[in-house]
Amino acid sequence: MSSIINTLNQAQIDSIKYIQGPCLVIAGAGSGKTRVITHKIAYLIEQGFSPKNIAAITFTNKAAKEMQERLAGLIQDKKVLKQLTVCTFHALGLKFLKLECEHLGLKPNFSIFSSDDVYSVIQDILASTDKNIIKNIAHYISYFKNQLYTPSQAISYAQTAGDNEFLHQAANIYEIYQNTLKAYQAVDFDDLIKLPCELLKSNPNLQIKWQNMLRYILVDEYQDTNLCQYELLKLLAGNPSEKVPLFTAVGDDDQAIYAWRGASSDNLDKLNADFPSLKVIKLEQNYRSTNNILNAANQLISNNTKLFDKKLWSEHGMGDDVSLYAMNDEEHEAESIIFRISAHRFECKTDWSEYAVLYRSNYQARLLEKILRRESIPYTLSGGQSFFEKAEIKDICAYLRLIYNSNDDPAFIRAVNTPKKGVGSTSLAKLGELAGKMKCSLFDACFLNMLETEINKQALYSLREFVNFVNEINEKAKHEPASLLLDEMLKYINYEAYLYEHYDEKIAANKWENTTEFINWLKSKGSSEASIDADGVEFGSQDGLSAKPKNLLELTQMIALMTILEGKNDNKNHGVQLSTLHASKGLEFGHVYLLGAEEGILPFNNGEDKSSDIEEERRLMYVGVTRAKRSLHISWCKQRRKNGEKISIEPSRFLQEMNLNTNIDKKAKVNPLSYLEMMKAMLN
DNA sequence: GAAAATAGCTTTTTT
DNA sequence: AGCTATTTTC
Repeated sequence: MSSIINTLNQAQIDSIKYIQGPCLVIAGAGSGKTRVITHKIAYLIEQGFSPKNIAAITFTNKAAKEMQERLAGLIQDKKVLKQLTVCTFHALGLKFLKLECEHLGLKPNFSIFSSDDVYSVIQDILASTDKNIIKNIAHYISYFKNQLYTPSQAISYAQTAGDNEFLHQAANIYEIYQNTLKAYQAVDFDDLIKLPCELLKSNPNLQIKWQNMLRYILVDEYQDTNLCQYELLKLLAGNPSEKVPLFTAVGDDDQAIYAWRGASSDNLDKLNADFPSLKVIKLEQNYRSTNNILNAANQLISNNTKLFDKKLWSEHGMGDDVSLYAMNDEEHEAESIIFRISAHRFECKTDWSEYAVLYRSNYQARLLEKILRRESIPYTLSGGQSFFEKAEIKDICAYLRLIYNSNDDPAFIRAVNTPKKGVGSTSLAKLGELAGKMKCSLFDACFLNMLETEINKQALYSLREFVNFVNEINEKAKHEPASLLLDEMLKYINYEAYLYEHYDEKIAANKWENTTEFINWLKSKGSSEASIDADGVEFGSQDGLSAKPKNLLELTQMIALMTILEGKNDNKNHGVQLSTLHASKGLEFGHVYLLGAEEGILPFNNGEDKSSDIEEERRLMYVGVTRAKRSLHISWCKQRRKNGEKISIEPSRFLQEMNLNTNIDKKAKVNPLSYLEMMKAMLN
């Protein structure tokens, strides 16, 4: 350990060695925050903490995975690694609920509803199809849960909060929504945090049990926590055998860019108030960028009101000036950026993957993609649709969910409709009516005798065959290996034929490929007890806190929390990286091209709609600027096409704030089009 | 009058 | 790229 400590700076060492009480590490961009967390875990173990009692909590699966990999490089003992809890907030909540669900009247086989399921539940409750209304109401219900409001608290909150129609409607259906989820034996993502919170608060014995289990907690990206997550941290971190709660929160208020989805960097401030003995340590040495880049970043962010003052610096010298380009329009901008990347790469013999183009909104990638394709330049588009959002994957998941939990009505509806089984909307409506009357699930309603007089013979026969099949697989899942069942299931639903029937051959082939990939992945996860992956170690403590999913049924629940299929990341680092500013957080690139630095885009402003939070927009720009290691190129367009006509655009106010050496109106020195031709000639 | 083609428009995204 | 509103076409 001491040799490891030698490679760290003083602030990092202080952060690691302070284990006597609550600790807040303000970790600037590129200051080695993951390093601090992983080394601190190693240090805690060295100091006698049992790895079983240490939990590191992240926000994304990706961050959790990275943390696990970094820990595996630091701690050789595989046994120790396995005992650690390294997971997302939601995965921790799921583990908690799986173990303690009996206290909540929830069966262990509860379903986890995705935002789509939530959407359809609200749609049913409102009996409305207005997308805008449903989305707003879903948002407010999520807000209530993050605030830990009961339905009656939500109603009184709505009354004091003025005349927001969506808010009132959301408060009014909140209780119905909760009851609906309960009837489905389902929880939504917010419940994974909120329910453990409520249970711990109301059950002191349980709280002591969990506090003893999680004696030291480390939270990554702490500025992204919402109220509910902070409450959970407080409930778990209080340690009955210690005088003070033991935890380390690592975060950066300057990189808080998720306020719009409930994160509150006020939680940094709250730590100070709630824990008077809080030790605050700032990490200001940056290991990523040159000082020209850091100065621009420091200047920019100094315009925000701040909780913690900090100034990034590095030992990497001044480096190149940050360059600023005023472009004629978006085409000029995109062409110019691609040209400059091509030229730079040609000159410096670098790899395409050293370059990143960052933008505020997804649609801005479209033009870039068009040009990159035209020039046959490899690129990777980050973000986009996740694997689990694809319709074909959701179809398969619907079957799995229904097999797992027959009360899961949204899964029932999806499964019974894809592929169509001769049960039309009229029959389904009758079935739903009956289920409502009898207060049972759609699945159970299929067995009712009354159904026979309600719907036609063919539909009844199909329904009964369908539910019998589901029951059969559920029964078999207890003994038979997952791989056999998955094949049987696919064969029964005849999914491949369905795809080719409903889509163009090319699209169908692609969808089927995704399906088989998913099924194979399930097989590999479900059958063997493979605890060691090709590329990483699975973590989890022996006490069941992080039990490894073994059969098909257990696997089903975990799927809901997963995002991108691991192993699909092979090509992730190939080619020019195109990314939104949000998705770029946590990453770094040799050369960064930040486009669309214009009023209305960055900071974003949607005309008459409530104008965005300028400070958050500034932080977003700050995140983009601090991604760059060697060079940073910012551009803006004087004109942009909107509603078919060109409008004049003002440069972003952030450009002045950065106090760059370059004039904002500086013209691009070259005609990018002719140079592109030249490059092509050179490369051929 | 209904289907098909086309034009226009996107905030940010995780669990 | 994907969704919607509008226009075109038969």
